[in-house]
Amino acid sequence: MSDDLRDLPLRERKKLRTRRALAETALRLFTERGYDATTLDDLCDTVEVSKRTFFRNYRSKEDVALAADSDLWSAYLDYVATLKLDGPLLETLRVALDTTLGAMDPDWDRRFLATRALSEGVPALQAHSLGYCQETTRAIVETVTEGARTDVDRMRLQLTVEIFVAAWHTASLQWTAQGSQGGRDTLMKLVEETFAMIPDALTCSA
Amino acid sequence: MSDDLRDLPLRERKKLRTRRALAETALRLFTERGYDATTLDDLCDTVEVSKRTFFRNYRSKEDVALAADSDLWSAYLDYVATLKLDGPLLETLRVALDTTLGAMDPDWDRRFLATRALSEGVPALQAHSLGYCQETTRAIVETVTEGARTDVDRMRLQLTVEIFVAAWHTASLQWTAQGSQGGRDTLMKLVEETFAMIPDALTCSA
DNA sequence: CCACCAAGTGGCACTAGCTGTCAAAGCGCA
DNA sequence: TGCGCTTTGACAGCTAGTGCCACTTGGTGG
Repeated sequence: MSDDLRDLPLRERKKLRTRRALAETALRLFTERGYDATTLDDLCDTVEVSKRTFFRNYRSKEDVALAADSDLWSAYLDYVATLKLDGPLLETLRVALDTTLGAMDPDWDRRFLATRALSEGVPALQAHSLGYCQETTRAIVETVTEGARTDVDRMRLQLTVEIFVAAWHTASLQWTAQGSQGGRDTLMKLVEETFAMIPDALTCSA
Repeated sequence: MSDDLRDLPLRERKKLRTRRALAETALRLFTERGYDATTLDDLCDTVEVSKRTFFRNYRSKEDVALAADSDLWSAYLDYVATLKLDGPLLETLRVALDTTLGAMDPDWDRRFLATRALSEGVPALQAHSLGYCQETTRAIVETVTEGARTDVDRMRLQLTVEIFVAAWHTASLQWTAQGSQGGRDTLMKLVEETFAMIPDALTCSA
């Protein structure tokens, strides 16, 4: 995750620097001027690269705005792929999320926070962000259901992963609603609390 | 929902006919030729309206493809708004979904089925569809949480609604994976089964 | 040190989704 | 029939995103 190191070929270093400059500047411009009001031409002018180069680094305008999201989920997926996955699944997934959150780059907090605030107000970003989750969900289900024999098994596993995502959504939404105070530690605490709240949520009344 | 009637002013009738022709033709063209391969110009040529008129009826290309989704959720939201919501929330939401599904237009099955199949293969549609769900979620939470006093209450309600959505996703995905055989009845049965499966999903192992 | 190869970049032209504007056409009503 | 309001079409314009090709630059072997 934090491969900041300079023991890469010069070319790769340069490319990585461009990638980061794009994500960083995009987040700044989008926050300052608004997402829709900022064109990719603006961004490319600021970073001093061609639009063509932008699209070699990110698939879309939404993509660069949600780079922090993408970082989290790809790290999570990598980590989950290394696990045994033999105990209670929901608990395993929760612990894995905790571990991944704890292992993210120190700078990741700030980027993720800004990203959440942004996508809160831009429907296109929200939808795209949900798309990431969905993709991750699908990937997790795929790695997990290899041993599942029946459709019922597959459905239950799918449902478990979906509930995991539901808890994550709730926690991160609450975090954003609180102004993201306390940073990552608060987020991790909220995640834990939310998972603990699940049994209650099944039976609670309005 | 099924306001097919001809006791509307002539103008409204014409407009409604255009709306339906657009949605219907879009679904057909997208299915036959592929979503990306079909341009809005193609669609507008076929329906014989200007592109400007298209955008007066639908907000985007994704919008017209997901008209059936939109129909379901707006009907659901309308119905939920009429309820008391004093019993166990998750169960209430489930029953409301059952009622709404049962009350949809007879033709809705076919359109929804085609829509699901489409969005299965087009990431942009999937993301947009998730966006609808999210919007609906937000609306439900808003109507429900008016009486909630504490943040914990709000979080629990949010979580309940998110779990509702999780179950719906699982059920409809399974329905699509089965080729949507049996139509709406099968879908409704799957929804019921999925909700019954929730307690199991919390503790199951991989 | 130079020459060569491949990776990466920039510039250009082009498609397609989407919006603002305004004049023309069509419906509703007296 | 004629007036007013709503809806439509045509056009111009903006921005996201892609294909193409020439050019630069880092890596590598002679």
